[in-house]
Amino acid sequence: MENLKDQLSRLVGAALRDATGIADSDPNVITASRPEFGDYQANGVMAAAGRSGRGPRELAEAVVGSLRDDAGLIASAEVAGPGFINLRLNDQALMERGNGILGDPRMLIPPAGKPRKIVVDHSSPNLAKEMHVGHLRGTVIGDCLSLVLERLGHEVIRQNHVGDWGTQFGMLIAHMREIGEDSDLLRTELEDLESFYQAAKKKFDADPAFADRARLSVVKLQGGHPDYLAAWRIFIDESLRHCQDIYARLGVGLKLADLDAESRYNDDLEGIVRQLEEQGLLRESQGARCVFLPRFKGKEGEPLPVIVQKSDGGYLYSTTDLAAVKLRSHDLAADRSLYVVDARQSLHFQQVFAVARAAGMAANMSLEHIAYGTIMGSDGRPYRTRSGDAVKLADLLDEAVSRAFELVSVKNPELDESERRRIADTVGIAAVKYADLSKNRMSDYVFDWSTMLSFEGNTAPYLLYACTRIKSVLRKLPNESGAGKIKTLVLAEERALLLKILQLPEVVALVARECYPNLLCNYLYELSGAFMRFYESCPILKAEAETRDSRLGLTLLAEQALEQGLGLLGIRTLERM
RNA sequence: GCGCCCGUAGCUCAACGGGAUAGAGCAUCGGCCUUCUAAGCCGAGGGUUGCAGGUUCAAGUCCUGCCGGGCGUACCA
Repeated sequence: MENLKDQLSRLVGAALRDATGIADSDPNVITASRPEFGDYQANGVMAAAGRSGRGPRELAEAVVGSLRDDAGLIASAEVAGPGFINLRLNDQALMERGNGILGDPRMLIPPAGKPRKIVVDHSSPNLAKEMHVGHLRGTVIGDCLSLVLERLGHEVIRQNHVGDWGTQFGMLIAHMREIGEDSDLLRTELEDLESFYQAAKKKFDADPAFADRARLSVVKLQGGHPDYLAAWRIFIDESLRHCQDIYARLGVGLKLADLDAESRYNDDLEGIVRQLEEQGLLRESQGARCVFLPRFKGKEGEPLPVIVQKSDGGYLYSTTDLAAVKLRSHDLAADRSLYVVDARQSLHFQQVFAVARAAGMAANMSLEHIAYGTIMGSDGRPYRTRSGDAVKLADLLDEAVSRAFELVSVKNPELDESERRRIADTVGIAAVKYADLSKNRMSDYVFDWSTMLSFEGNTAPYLLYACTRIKSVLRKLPNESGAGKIKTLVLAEERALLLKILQLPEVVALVARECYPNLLCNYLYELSGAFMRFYESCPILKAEAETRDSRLGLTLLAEQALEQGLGLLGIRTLERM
């Protein structure tokens, strides 16, 4: 089913074309900026007036006059201000739409027209170290986008492009070999990847002989020496266990099967360079093999290369990323490839995408860098703890869950401990995810424990609380009364809630297109607010039978919208909290 | 130097590719629990959207120039 905004755009658009004769005039329908203007407003008349040489108000009147609305969706269309058309929807049509969805909740978010195959590259931690708060954004944004695209019927291929092949693994392997690869000591040491890395780094910086062994280890590893590969494997497996543990706690859908490790491309890199050479794109400069593209300029305006092979013969992440582009385009046959990666890598991706296009590596695939801003400390610098290390993601989650546990224990002491633990787990994790997802992904944001772990206002607990209120009502429902159809919208809060619910598919479509999860968060917060106001002002169970059944229908629909919407954020709902 | 991103209430953030009177939360102040969970609801105060121009019916949003911040800018990822 067409969503409300699309349907209105189509209707007003047709009328606008009739009135102006201009084929591509955009009605520019948006949700009303103020409730007194109605439900939606069409802003496109004023722009069209300029193009057709007519007065905007007069044209708006003409558009309203030629509006054909056979389905009876529009209750009123009024010209206002300089040439806005304010649209109010018909209550009956809204209720019919709502009742239709009650019969088939999947229709709340209908599938997109054309299913596509879409790669979503996200999370991509460096396996040399433990995941820290900086990895949260890419992980949860990518997860949300994957869920949204899947929900719309697209085939999503998640790719976790973990860093498992860089020079730092030489250092780690050298350190492992000194501890003893089979020793129990190593096993315990590896339990804290972060301190293991720090220890190796310390030796690397302090001991030149160790540094040499580390460098040699990289060469051995990448050359395929079995002992070094075995040591590497032990470390990688341990690190991956840690990542999967974090994903499981976060409720993020990334699986081991989604791994797209850098090491996977080791054998393809030579071929990538050869291909570029055969295509005449390669040039040697200062001993390195590079692709020069005119749009990229360096410090003094001199040409800036994309280096694909270092002067020592080694390959770089550009080369790996090109190999990945090729795989995604040719082998996976994706239509769209999204890279959910830190904005600081914009230039890198511009370069990789440009080289890939020049080399015809992604002929039928769009390449999109879904950039996100940096997490900053209160000092305005990228986030670090006092000791200079980033906060571990695991520690943030622990803290969130423990604060949630304290709170639920105060709010609901009568629940037994295991249930409070379960609630705390959901609430704490959801709060952290939502704190990140609800911000515009492009802006840098200041990491702050109290914002991150806030449980009031525009937070996940607010949304979850709305759900528990719904579920509590439904639990108390007498057996004989079933889910009623929505029959009346007497109070403004009822109508506002229904309209808000029916707007979910518009938002989901927008998120799929623009890749901004915060739009979905904003919407769900407004939806929850609409439900809270409905709940506070409209008695449900205590209402007289017909009203009660109608409000129950509305409540069920709200439950669906909240549950499905939260599901797209990767947040599970709760029965009570 | 050049490039990208950003500057909105005391703080943290919104504002649906230019729309009408810039909205929330936190914090502050005041009201609402013998009625479906008060992690809630209602209300108050708080703004020259960094500054200055420009474009047009309309600018937080687009253009230009400043000021301030972050990041990037040839062999790390």
